[in-house]
Amino acid sequence: MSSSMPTIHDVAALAGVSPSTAKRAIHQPDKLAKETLAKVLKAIDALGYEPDQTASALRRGRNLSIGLLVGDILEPFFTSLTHIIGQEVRAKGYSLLIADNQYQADLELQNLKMFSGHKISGLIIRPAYGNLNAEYLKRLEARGTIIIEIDYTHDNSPFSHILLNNEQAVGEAVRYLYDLGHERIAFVGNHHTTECPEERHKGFLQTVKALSLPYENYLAKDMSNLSSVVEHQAYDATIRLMQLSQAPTALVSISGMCGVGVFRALKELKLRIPEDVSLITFDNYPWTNLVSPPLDVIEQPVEVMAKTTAELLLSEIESPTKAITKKRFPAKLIRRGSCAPPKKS
Amino acid sequence: MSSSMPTIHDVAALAGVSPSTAKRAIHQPDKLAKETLAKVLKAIDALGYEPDQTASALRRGRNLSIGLLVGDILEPFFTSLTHIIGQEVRAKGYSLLIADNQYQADLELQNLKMFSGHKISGLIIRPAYGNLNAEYLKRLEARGTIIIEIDYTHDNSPFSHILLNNEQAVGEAVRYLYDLGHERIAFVGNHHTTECPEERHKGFLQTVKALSLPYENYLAKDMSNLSSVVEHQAYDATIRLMQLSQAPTALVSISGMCGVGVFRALKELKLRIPEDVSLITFDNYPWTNLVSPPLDVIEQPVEVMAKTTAELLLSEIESPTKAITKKRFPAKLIRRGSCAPPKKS
DNA sequence: CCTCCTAATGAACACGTGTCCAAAGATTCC
DNA sequence: GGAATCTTTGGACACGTGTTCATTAGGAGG
Repeated sequence: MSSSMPTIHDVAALAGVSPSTAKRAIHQPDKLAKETLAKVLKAIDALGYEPDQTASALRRGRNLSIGLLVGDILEPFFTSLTHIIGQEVRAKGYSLLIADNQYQADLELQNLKMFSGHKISGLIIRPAYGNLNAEYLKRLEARGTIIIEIDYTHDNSPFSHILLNNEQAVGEAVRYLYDLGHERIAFVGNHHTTECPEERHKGFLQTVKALSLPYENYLAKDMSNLSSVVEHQAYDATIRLMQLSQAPTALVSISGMCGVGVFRALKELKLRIPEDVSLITFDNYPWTNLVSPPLDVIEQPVEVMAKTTAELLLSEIESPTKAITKKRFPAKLIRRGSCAPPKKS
Repeated sequence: MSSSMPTIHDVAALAGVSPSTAKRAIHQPDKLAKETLAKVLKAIDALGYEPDQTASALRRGRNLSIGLLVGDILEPFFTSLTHIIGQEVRAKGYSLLIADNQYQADLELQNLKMFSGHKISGLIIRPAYGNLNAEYLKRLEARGTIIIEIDYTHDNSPFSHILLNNEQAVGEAVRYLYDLGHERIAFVGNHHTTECPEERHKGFLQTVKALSLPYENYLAKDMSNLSSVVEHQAYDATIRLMQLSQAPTALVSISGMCGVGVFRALKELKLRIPEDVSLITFDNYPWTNLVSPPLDVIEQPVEVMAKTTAELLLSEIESPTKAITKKRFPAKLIRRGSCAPPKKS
């Protein structure tokens, strides 16, 4: 029932040339006599011939596709990344394999094995917490796969990465609130001290300590890193924080998804922003500008980061230098009115 | 520099058996003597052997991957779809190739060719407007690729599809507004009468005509189907509609992305919802519940639709029946307070 | 002991491409 | 005019797997 696709042999037969010559029409057209080239191209068009990527990949030793392993496709930051990276790599003839690791090493390993089996040319990965797959990734790289980390990295990672300047971003946000007069500033996001250091968390601690602000009670310690429930966790954490006798006067939300939960909680508690509590959140998502009041956000330069990542990957694939590139992009603090001086009590 | 991966030959050598026997440990373990099986499995584990999907795909004639071609990855509806479908197919050992067609046939064809070159086992596609790639899709199907359409279909399409009951959904929304007393109800979304019939548009026209409501001036005729700008177009269209001398008293927004533009426009015009104008939009996205007032929405059962699609695809891949399955899912109208009787003028 | 069947293993081939080498014809150079 | 070089084309092989066929050993039945 299932008919088969024309191969280069069919093209060659129709054009009256040898398979080798027909292949050259695709890979080295300038090596052919112009009338021969024309004949072959005509045959290709007539048959609707498309090169078989599975055979090509086998012979070449790698697939013309790149793997994108994000934390969570549902997080708009990663969605934008996927969108832009997809455009860039497709423009160069590569396909995009996608999966998410939910920030967990075991899921990550499963997907890495899948990608590896397909012999992807390059891998863009948001590493899971913990560093359990380091060896596997090194084997992958030793085999020739180009690897770039995004959004997160482990200490002493041997791979290139494109990251936000997370500590600067959080530090700036905290100082902004401090300058407005806040002293009880809470951090809503994954809390990891030892097993999985989070830069945003580190940046927060550094800054509050430098400013001699209290912080121990204002960390959302009850949050894990399971992305699918992070919005609910942020909601719960916010409810708890705001019911403290010495409740925080300002909240820093550590991701776009967290922000949704925080805002929902504040709304439910009927706390006014910024009169009762100030709020600033990561990621300039459209909704942050639609609610009342519009939210102050820490914007990541997603487009630039995505394009830089794709370009770096593709250039390294096509002419490997084996150089390690580590880049940091600055965040931009956008003020819209959700932060104000704390009310005098 | 680039070391190579162990093959089944390496496994066989280490285990002291022939390659054929080693392969059987993977495909037909019960055909092996139990001590032989143990030896091979041990060797597989020791070498970290993974089957080469590129060779497997070539020999088998198809790749263990499925292509997902959505309209626009940035539209949360498709993002959710991608998330769920990805989980389902990966659980069965398939990888997910992803791309979007921006609702345009030429981009669609490019991506279809890419997918086709990779010899995907199945294709889930949100078809572009126009029906220009019908032949190509038929060829793909004739070659053995299972095809399922989602979210949209052309008349007389020969493929299975999983769709929303669009006409019912829009009709219900319009009647809901009508029952509240609205007579000037506007439709904000792609407007296509002849070249690309849109069911939501058709549903709107049917209902307003049945109710003898005016509609000619209340169609956002200036909107095209380029997804990347749809939010701005919806914004512009809303501004224009609301400045009519006989402005609409209620707006129906046809997609989640449109909804953002519509809401932004109303906010900018300082029109109160629902006092000055009622609003209902497609897709129950989180932000619709965060703004003031929370928006009435037409919710699509994304999870169920995605799971159904994936299951149908996988079952058809593994045991083809060549049967055509066409399913419609009902939308759910969620009332939150953004629709109210029109003010008396 | 011989035959027949099953269980267990091995060998050979094809999938379609990319790459390397060979061959033949045309052209240049001294 | 002959040798050397370039241009153009063809042939052979390998990539690692899945499949099909062949081979050997062992057990059951008479």
